[in-house]
Amino acid sequence: MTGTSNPAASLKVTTDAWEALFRAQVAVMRQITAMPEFGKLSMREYDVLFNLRTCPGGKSRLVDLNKQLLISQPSLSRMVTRLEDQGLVVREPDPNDHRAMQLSLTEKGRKLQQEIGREHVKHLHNLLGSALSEDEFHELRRLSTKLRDAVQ
Amino acid sequence: MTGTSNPAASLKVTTDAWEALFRAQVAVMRQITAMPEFGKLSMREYDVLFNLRTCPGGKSRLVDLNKQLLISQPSLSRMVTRLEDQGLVVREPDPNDHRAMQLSLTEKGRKLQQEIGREHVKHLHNLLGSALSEDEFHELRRLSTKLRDAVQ
DNA sequence: TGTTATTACATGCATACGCATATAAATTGG
DNA sequence: CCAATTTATATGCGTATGCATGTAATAACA
Repeated sequence: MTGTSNPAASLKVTTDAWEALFRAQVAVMRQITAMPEFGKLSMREYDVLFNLRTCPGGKSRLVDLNKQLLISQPSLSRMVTRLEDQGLVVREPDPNDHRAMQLSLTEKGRKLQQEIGREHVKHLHNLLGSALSEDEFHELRRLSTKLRDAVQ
Repeated sequence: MTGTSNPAASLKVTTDAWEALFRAQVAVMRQITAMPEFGKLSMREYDVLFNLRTCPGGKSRLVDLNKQLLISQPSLSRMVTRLEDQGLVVREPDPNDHRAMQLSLTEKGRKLQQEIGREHVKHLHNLLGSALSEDEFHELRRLSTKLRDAVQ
């Protein structure tokens, strides 16, 4: 009891859990980065296509997309330019807000996302499928989601 | 049952859990990156100092350190050069293997790591402490560690 | 409604990054 | 014990990144 807020968990338990989650993410991500489906497109670029496919209406403003990613807004802006040059994404002015740009996948972008995605989940399943039991995966998902919701 | 390996969990359960863990990591990392303790040193650079403090004997070869990180070996090599220039890290030839370099913290590096670390855990605790119960943090740690061990 | 502040996106610039490769030392195999 | 292979680190080079800032449009508010 120090007089600050009243968190449920001790400092050590909190930070140890975060440390473990972070290290697990690094370990898995190292394997993922080396997978063959990320030869054409980097993981970060794929993540943009993935987010555009799964966002409501298949359209997203640059700022909103940026909230899902770790890269800066200027970096995302330029990445979108590169994805546009490859014919995977289109920028359209937002009719409701003339400052904003609506991003969406082209048909080619959808195809590529689907193609990479199919390989990706297959390889992920090979890599992780037997690491935890089905119940443990459910619990990991629940806890991760709860953690995410708490910080946003 | 397809004839491939015999993973415990279904494809969807596995990938949904990974997706949730990854998104949680992104959300937390976005907050962390904005914290004031990472004004002098980037999160990636701090992670190098942190790893050098916690590794056995306080010394690590570049390749071994690299395994804990997401950046490439050449990037780490140059980052170490920059940290050396700042007087935070030293490179010493490994007496047992003349190809290798032993990395360790200088006194200044230790001090800075400690200083940033103290702020960092405090802010992390503020951010995450009330997100989960103590038991949930323990379980998140256990599952993350199990996942990590399975892929390494 | 006119002024100020805020928001969304783009661009200049310095730098960090990854890939391919070079160098040098250790290991392996005949 | 020598040649071929592998391992550890460093460097050249093109590119992606972040920070600071610019431009334009919306929002706030007096």
